[in-house]
Amino acid sequence: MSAHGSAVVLPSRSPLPSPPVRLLQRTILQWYRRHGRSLPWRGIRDPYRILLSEVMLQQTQVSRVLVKYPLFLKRFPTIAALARARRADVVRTWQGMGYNNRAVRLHALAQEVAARHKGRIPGTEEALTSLPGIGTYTARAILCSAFGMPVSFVDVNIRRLLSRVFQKMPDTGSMVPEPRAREIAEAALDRTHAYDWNQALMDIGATICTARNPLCTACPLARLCISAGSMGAPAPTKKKPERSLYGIPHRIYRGRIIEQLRLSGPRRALPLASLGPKVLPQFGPRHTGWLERLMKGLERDGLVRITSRRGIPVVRLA
DNA sequence: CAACCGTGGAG
DNA sequence: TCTCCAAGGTT
Repeated sequence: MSAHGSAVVLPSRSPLPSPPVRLLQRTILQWYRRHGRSLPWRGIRDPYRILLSEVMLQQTQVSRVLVKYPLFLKRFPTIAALARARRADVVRTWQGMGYNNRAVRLHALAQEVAARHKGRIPGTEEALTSLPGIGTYTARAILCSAFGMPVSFVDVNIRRLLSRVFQKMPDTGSMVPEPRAREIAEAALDRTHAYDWNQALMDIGATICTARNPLCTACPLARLCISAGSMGAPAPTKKKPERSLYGIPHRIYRGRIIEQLRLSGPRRALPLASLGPKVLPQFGPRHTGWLERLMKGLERDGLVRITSRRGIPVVRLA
């Protein structure tokens, strides 16, 4: 490739005014050695523990995972133990993590690994992404962390950081398109220190190159970054209204239902009708259809089971 | 592919 | 109080 100090050659039509890659790599790895975070899933190779951390970290802050990760592992120490467990127990243990479908998929994943992979988490991107709850990002992160492969991957932290470093961003919120981010990540990857490199990018993205108020003054990349200090105000960010009832998104009600079922004892079924008021304060007869539909959705997702006791519908965690 | 899927801390 | 956002994945 190029000698020290030359510009990066990124696979794109027009070469970007990019910082020299080697210098960037050295700077980042140096910073990582001093300031990299020490996390329970760092410096280990156990594929189950790596996979669990990655799934937990999907759209979820590190601070929250730090609390649940050890508890979950204590309850389900191995992927075999997880596969054997009742789904309801997995969902209960997932309490506080959000996106409860992840718990369902994680449980299904464990059973699939037991059934189709002899209990071993597979080590190829294709096999991994074919597992429930594992997408491109998670698969590649696992390949890098658990199997020591020199692969690049892009999460929101890495995408934001690379966007700012390699592209002049009009505002703090904007980022390069996902496909472009993958190109840049692949071109910038330090293949001889892939693990540290990727972890470092995420650490800087999460603690310095943050979404709202990037701490450019404390950033080791300030001198190399195209956007350093010169990012406009936060974008206008107009979000589309979410499907909701009384201003509250449906998924929040779903969460409330699951929470109620968690609180009820193990194997305990609750009358469907009793859930209404617990989930919607002003619950009335005209909301029964709404509640019914909500419950059907949860049942489709494998989170709850709806049965009938003495003619009245009852619900429990699946 | 746009919409859906939780939860709670931070600003 | 209210909005934003977080190691994404699935349909």
